Amino acid sequence: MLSIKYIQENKKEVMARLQIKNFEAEAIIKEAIATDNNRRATQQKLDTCQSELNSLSKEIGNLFKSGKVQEANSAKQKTTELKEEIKNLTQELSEYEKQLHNILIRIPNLPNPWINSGKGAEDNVLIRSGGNIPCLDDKSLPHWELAKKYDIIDFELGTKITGSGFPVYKGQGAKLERGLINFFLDEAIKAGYKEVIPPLMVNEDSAFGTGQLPDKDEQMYFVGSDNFYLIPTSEVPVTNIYRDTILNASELPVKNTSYTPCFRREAGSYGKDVRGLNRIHQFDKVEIVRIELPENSYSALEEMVVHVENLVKKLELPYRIMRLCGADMSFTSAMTYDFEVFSAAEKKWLEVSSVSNFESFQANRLKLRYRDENDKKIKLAHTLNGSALALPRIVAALLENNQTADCIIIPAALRSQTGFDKIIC
RNA sequence: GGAGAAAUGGCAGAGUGGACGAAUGCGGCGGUCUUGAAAACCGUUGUCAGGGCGACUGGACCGGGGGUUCGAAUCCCUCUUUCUCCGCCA
Repeated sequence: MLSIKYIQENKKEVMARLQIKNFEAEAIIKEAIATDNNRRATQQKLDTCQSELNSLSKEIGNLFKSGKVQEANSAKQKTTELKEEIKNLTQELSEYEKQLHNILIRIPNLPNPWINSGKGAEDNVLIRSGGNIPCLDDKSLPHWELAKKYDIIDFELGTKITGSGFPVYKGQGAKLERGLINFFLDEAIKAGYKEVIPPLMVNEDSAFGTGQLPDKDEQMYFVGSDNFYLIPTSEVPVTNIYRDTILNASELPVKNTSYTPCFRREAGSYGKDVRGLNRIHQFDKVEIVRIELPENSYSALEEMVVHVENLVKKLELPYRIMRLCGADMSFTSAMTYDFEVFSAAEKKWLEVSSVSNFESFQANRLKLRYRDENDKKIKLAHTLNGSALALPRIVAALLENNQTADCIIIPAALRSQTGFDKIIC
C-alpha cells in the first residue's frame, strides 16, 4: 500500500508511474486525496471538541471538590451537546479512514523508474541467459511420462488420495525432492540467510500484510472453522514475522530463508499448462526473504538474483533471466526478475523463480519500520523476496534434460544430497 | 475440553475514578569524571494520526472491541491471548 502522505506530496509522479503498470490512476488518486482531506478536516474538528471536553471535565472536578455542586451540575449539562458532537465526529472520522483504506489498497505499487511499460510478457527484458539446451532424440519423453517410467512421481495416486494437482513422490523421486530442498537451504545458509520454519497456516492479518488479501483470496485454501489460510508461499509467514515491528538500523539487513510446502488453488487456470508438474496445488519451495534499508534494497535485489542464478548454474540447467515490464509485474512489486529454465522435452521455458523488491509497499501494510540512525526518525523498511527455488518445474527440467534411454542423470552438485547419481528403473 | 489467575512503556513492575502518557528499577542514548574503561553522578529516553515556516501545540493510545461516568489504566460487558491445575494426546 502506498502511503497517502507520499501520494499527497507527489501526485503527478505517482500518476505517471502507475501509468507504466497500465493502471488508470487519475480518478482513484483524486478520490484518495479528497478523502484524505476530509479525514484531516474531521480530525481537526474532533480534536478541538475533545480538547474542550477535557478542560470542561477538569473544571467540573474542581467545582465538586470545592463544594460548588450547583455550578458543577450546570457545567455537566454543557457536556451533553459536546459529547453528542464527539460521537458523530468520531464516527465520521472512522468512516473516512475506512474509505481511504479501501481506496489505498486498490492502488498498486509504483514500478521502479527504470521499468518500461510494455503490453505483456512479450515485452519483458532479457537480462542474461546461460547453460546449454540439450539435444534430445525423438524418443525423449516429457517429465510426466518419465515419472511413470521410473515410478518416481505418481499423479493418479495423489488424485485418489486428495484430488488433481497433489502428486505423490516415491522412492528416488522423493529422495530427489528432499535432496533439492536440502541443497537449496544449504546454499541459502551459506549465503548468510537464517533458516526458519514458519507455520503453514496464517491468519487474516498476515495474509493482508503481504498483499494476498483482499484480492487474491480465491487463490488460497481457507480453513473456515478457524479462519486460517494455507500459505501460498512462505513469503507470507516469514515476512509477517516482522509485522508491527520497529527494528534498529543495526539489525538490518534481515536475511531469512525457509522451506515450506505451498498451497495454491490455481482457480481459473484449468487446462493451461497443467500437465505433470507444471501447475500443481501443493508444491515445495525454498524462499529467501530480506528486509533492507531503502538505500540498500536494489543492491540486495541484485545479490538475490546472483544467488538464484548460481543455483540454476550448479544444477546445470539452461536458464534465462527476465526483468518484467510494467504490464507483467505484480500488484505489489516495484521490480521483478523472473527466472526460467528450459525443459527440453516440452520445449518450453518454465518459470522457476521470481525475485522482487517491494520497496516500502508491503512494509506499509505490515507496519514494518526501522529507526534511522542519522535523524532518529522511524521509517518504512524495504522488503524483498525470491524463490530459491520452486521445486516442481526444476524437477521437470532435470528429468527431461538429463534423460537417457535407460536412466536420468543427477547433476554432480546434487549427488551428495541424493546419494545416487542416476535414477533407474 | 473443565476450573482458576492474569494482560500496563524495550524489559521488570507500581498504579482500583480526576493532578497518570503513567512511580520505581533495569536497559538504551547523551554528558561529567578518567590516559582509556568500569563505577559513581547528572540529564534524556514510547507510538499513531493532526495543526504550525518554526520554537512548539492540542488529540488518541495501558491486550482488542463495546459500555457506565462530567471524567476510566482503574468500574461493567465481551472477545483474544498467556500462565497454573485437571483431563486427553503426537
